[in-house]
Amino acid sequence: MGRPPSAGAPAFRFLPSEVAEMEARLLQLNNGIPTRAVLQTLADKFSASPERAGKVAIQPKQVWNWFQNRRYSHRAKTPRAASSPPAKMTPSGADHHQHAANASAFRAAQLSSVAAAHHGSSSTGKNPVESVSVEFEAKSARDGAWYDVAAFLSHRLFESGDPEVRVRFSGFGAEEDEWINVRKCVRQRSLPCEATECVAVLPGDLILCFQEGKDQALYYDAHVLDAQRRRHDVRGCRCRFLVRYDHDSSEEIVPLRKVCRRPETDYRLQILHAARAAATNADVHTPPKEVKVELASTDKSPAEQKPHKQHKMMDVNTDEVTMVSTLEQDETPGKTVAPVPSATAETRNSSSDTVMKGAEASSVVEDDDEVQAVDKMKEG
DNA sequence: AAGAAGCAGCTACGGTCGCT
DNA sequence: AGCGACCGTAGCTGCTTCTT
Repeated sequence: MGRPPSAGAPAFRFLPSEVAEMEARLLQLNNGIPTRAVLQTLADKFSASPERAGKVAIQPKQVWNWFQNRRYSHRAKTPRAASSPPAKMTPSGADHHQHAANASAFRAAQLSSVAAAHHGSSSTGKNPVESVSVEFEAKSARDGAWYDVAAFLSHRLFESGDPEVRVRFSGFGAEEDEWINVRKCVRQRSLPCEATECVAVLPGDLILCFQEGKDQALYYDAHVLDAQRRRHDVRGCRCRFLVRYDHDSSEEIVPLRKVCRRPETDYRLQILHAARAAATNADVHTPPKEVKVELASTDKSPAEQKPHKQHKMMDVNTDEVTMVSTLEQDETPGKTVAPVPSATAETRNSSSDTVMKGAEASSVVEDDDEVQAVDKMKEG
C-alpha cells in the first residue's frame, strides 16, 4: 500500500541540500543505512535548518525511507555485479561494496582459519613480497578504510620525507594499487577475534571494526566505548561492544565477530593464557569469568588487582590500557615501516595464531611479548 | 518518470525457560 | 553452569502503491 493521500498539504520533498548530505552519508556508509541515532540527528538537523523554518519537522522515519529507497534505486541501476567477477571495482564509488565484500570475504576466510593458519606457505621464502600477504593492512586514501595488503610492490620517499609504498590490496588487481604513506597508513594487520578473545577487547581500545550495510561493508578504525559482557554459549561469544567509528563519529553496538583487535593487545591474551595455565597447574578449575577479571585488573595498579565481580568489567578504567596500545602503535614508527621486506623481521609479531613468518621468529617474538607483559604487570 | 511511503516475508538477535 | 529450544522484536529486503 502506498502513502495515504495528503490532505491538501503539498507533497513532502527533501531539499537538494538535504539530498546532497544524505547522498554523502550513503556514500560514506558504502550504501548502508545509518544508525538510528544518525537518522535522528539528520532529521533534527534538517528540521532546524532555515529552509525548513515554519514547516513540519522531518521525522527520522522519513530519512530512513529516503535511505532505503535510494539504496534500492542504486542497486536497481547497477546490474548485479556480483555475478560478473571480472567487473571493475574500486575502493571508491559505486563498486565500493564489491571491494568491501572481497576484503571481508578474505578476512572472514582468515578468521575461519585462525586456528590452523600455519600452512607455511610464507615460510618458503620464495617471494618475500608475497610472504607479507596476511601481515599488514593499509588505509586506502580513496575511502579511508583499511584493507589487507597482498603485496608491497615498491617504495619511494615522498617530498615530505615520509616513505611511501605502492600497495597491492588483497583480492584486487593492479588498477587498485595505491601509493600509501608508510608511517600513517600502513600497519601490522589487525586480528579477527576468536570467541575466547573478547576479554582482550576493552573500553578505550583502538580496534578495526567492520562497518556494514547488508552486502557492503568496510573496515574502519574505531574506539571501544563500552563492553557489555555476556555469557558465552554454544554460539560463542555473545558480548556486545559499543564502538565509535573514527571516520564519521557514528556509534554502533557490534558483536565480537565485527571486531578486529590490534596486535598490541596480544599481551593481554598471554596474561590470560598464563593465568589459565597457572590455574590448571594448581589443579583448580578456574572459570573463564574469573580469569577475565584477573586480566582486566592487571591493567590497574596492584592495589586494585583483587577479584572483581563480572559486571565490574564495565567499570574498569582502561585509560592505561589505551595508552599502552596507542603508545606502542604511534610511538614506534619503525614498526609501521616494516612493510619494507627487510624490516619485517624487526616487526613485533605476536599474533602467533594467525600470522607467522616462521617458527623461530614467532617464538622469539612470543618470548619478547611475555617479557613485556610481565614487565607491564610488574610496572602495574 | 521520479520520489515518498507502506507492506510482507525473512533473518538475526536477545531474552527466557527447562533440562542435565 | 552449560546447553538447547522457543518466542518476541527489530531490522532488512524487495518490492508495490500512491502522488506529483
